[in-house]
Amino acid sequence: MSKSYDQYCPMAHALDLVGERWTLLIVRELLHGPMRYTDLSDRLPGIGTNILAARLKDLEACGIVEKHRLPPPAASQVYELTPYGHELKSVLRALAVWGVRSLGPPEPERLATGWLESAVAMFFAPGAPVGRFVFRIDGEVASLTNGETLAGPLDDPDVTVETTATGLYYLFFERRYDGVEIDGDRELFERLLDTATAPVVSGAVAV
Amino acid sequence: MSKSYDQYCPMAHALDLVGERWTLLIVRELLHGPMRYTDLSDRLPGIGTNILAARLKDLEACGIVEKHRLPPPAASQVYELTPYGHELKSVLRALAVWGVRSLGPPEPERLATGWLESAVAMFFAPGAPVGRFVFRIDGEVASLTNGETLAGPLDDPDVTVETTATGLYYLFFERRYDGVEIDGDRELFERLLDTATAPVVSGAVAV
DNA sequence: CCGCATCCCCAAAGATACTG
DNA sequence: CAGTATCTTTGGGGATGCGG
Repeated sequence: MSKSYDQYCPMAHALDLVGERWTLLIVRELLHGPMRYTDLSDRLPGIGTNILAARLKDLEACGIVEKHRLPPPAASQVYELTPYGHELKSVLRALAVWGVRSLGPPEPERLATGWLESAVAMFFAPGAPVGRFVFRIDGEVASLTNGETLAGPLDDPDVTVETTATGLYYLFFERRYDGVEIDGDRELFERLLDTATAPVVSGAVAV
Repeated sequence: MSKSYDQYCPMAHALDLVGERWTLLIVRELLHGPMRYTDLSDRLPGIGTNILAARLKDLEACGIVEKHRLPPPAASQVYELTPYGHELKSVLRALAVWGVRSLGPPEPERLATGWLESAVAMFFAPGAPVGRFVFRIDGEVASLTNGETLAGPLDDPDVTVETTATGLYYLFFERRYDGVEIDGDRELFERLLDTATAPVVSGAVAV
């Protein structure tokens, strides 16, 4: 654990817990679900094995992650977010919404597997209208229904969107439908896009 | 600038920009308004002068902060957030809301001056009901109206809350009014408390 | 193989002194 | 006041080793 900022401040305290290098990216991965040590190592290119071990130990010590060993058939152990750890999703979402605006168009070769599920969860899920959505982007598939994000497809979708990562980028930022194929209820999808690109409202809604 | 995570991912990119030690705390301070180098240094106990200079240079380079020299009478220069930098408020708010739950009751001697304004902006301002609120906590004063936070008092308040930092803590987390003095429209204040302690809704509102 | 612990090296942080 | 220069200390990156 690195040195504390030693301030009585919720932000400084939060950064004491998750502000070190790699920590929030580990949490980002674990938002996909429980994962083994080696899976994490594979999905975080560049992280040293010692760093990963140290971060997991810290995260466990402060109640963000739990280590479980799976029952006998599979003798491996997995890391899993606690409920408190899972709530870091709001932090990661805020970071994603802020960061995406200076990120520029995608370079497909730098996209990690599973990126689409994150993208849907971060940008489309919050405030999504009721409906069943399937995204097929550059070989990845993810779905959204009831504000829940799933890796993989979904039965009886209301809308299916198929395009490339680049197509999705320009759709999102400029509403350009070049190279984007929408199957099903296009108007419903437009409403989804409206909520996704609306300015973020943090906090509760005014009464 | 430290090493990039080198992933095409909005979160990783955001952390490339503001993920280094001290960076988000500098932004937190600048949310109070433009500030001189020495002010920042004073308000961030423990930061080295070289680190502060380096961070400010990085933040300037990536369009989060701008350096201005004030017009002749005052020959000093100030650092100021750009609009893009100001939007990091949503990230800091998410961190604050997450972090406060594991922070514990306040230790008054570790509170930095200006903390109350941040606290009001982060916890009370989002979604606040219409009204004029004044907070007087442990010698600090801050106000809230139209969702705008101000350092200092306000004319014609609807409600004035006076207590200690500890009193505010237990009021917030346990609705305990011990040692809390409410002047004015108490019911309005209760509504403010309701919105402040409601679970955070990130993203736009469901249609 | 999986899950780390150890070691080495370098880059970044911390502390302090000093300067335009 | 607003930093730069310098030195020491700490932490990260990468390779390797090793028990289960």
